[in-house]
Amino acid sequence: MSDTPRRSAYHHGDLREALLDAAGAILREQGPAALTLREAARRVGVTHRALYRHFRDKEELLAVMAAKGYAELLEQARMELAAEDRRPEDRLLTIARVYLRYAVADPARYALMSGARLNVDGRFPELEAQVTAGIGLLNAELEATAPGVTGTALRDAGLTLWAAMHGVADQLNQGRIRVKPERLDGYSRVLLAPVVRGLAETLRGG
Amino acid sequence: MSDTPRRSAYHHGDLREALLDAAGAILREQGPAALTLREAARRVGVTHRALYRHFRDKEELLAVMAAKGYAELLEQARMELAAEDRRPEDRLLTIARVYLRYAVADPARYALMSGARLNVDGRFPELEAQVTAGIGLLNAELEATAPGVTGTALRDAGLTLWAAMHGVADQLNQGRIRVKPERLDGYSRVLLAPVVRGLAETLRGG
DNA sequence: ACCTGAACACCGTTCAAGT
DNA sequence: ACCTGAACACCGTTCAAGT
Repeated sequence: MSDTPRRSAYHHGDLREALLDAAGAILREQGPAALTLREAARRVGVTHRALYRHFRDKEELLAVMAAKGYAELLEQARMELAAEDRRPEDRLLTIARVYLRYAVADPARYALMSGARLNVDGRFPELEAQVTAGIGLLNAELEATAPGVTGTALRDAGLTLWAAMHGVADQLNQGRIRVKPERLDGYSRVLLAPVVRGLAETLRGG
Repeated sequence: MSDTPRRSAYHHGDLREALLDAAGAILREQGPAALTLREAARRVGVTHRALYRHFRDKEELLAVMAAKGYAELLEQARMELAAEDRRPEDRLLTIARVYLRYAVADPARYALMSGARLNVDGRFPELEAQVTAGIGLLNAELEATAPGVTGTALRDAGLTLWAAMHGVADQLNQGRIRVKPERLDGYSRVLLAPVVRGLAETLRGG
């Protein structure tokens, strides 16, 4: 009932987390244009200046959010892959399913993660590390479709598959592909199975 | 030598074009963050308020720029397709080559075109019309790879191919794929040929 | 018809200070 | 150590006016 901001809650080092949560909520609820440092600070009941104690500038806040997003996405992919254990092609489509669900669940967050490079000049190595881990996961699963492929061919195939997943994600989030949530998984499969097929055949030396 | 803005030049209805050119130059030279209405007005030597005579707001300026971009891209694709006349699969890869060259030539412009949906609520039908024309071109060429395919299967394949091209474009522009300009065409082909292959095979009912 | 000037409500960021 | 207040240089947009 009180409308005084509860400042005392953030004296134990959790202001940083509170700010990240608030920023994430703004992004989800109101979109990227509404995500300002001042609004995030307002939400946790703190002066906008307090933020600079925990983040160097706005870009650093965004980079940390993006890195957390990639970590979450990777964890979900690993869990799904551990739960299922099928043909290599199906495992790739499992990754695609997790990826697209994640992208659609929070479009603005996905746009932040995949958008204009935040890591210019290697400023945020922890963000780049998450992306690299994601590429690694994808390539490992790709290799299983064609054991023994060379490094370059594998990397190229990984880039293509990632590009296709990203492209479909963007089309979904821009409303150019319209799918009911319960049909998303099936439709992802329809769109991406031909890509997986073409890649696997090419890798196996067609 | 004079430092007075030449106002008199824009009394014949070309201020609108001058503003679009200036905005495009800012985007190309300094990136999206630098593209403000005030800066565009400064470049053509006019008060920032003059802009509102020609564009309703910033979003409309951006939408017009994006629509012009799509028109240009489409024209280039049509010219290249007219010049070459080969197997259907190669014609699709020609589209991909034109698309990626265009995206890489001006990354910020491409980001504007492919980025957050400007056409919310059908506000800019001319922009949507360009996109639709692009999809039409792609689908027409796709159909040639598998004559007689049904509408849905064709549309899905078109979405997948477009998604893959867009994804590769983003990876290139974010520096995750590093290619020398003279190698871009060849590398586009390496990345996208497997996709075209998988799509063609799937369309032909594999 | 087309452009300008002054003002408003916002930003991110810096400086100097409070506890 | 952590947060605040006041200020600066920017935005996009609106209102009322100039020619």
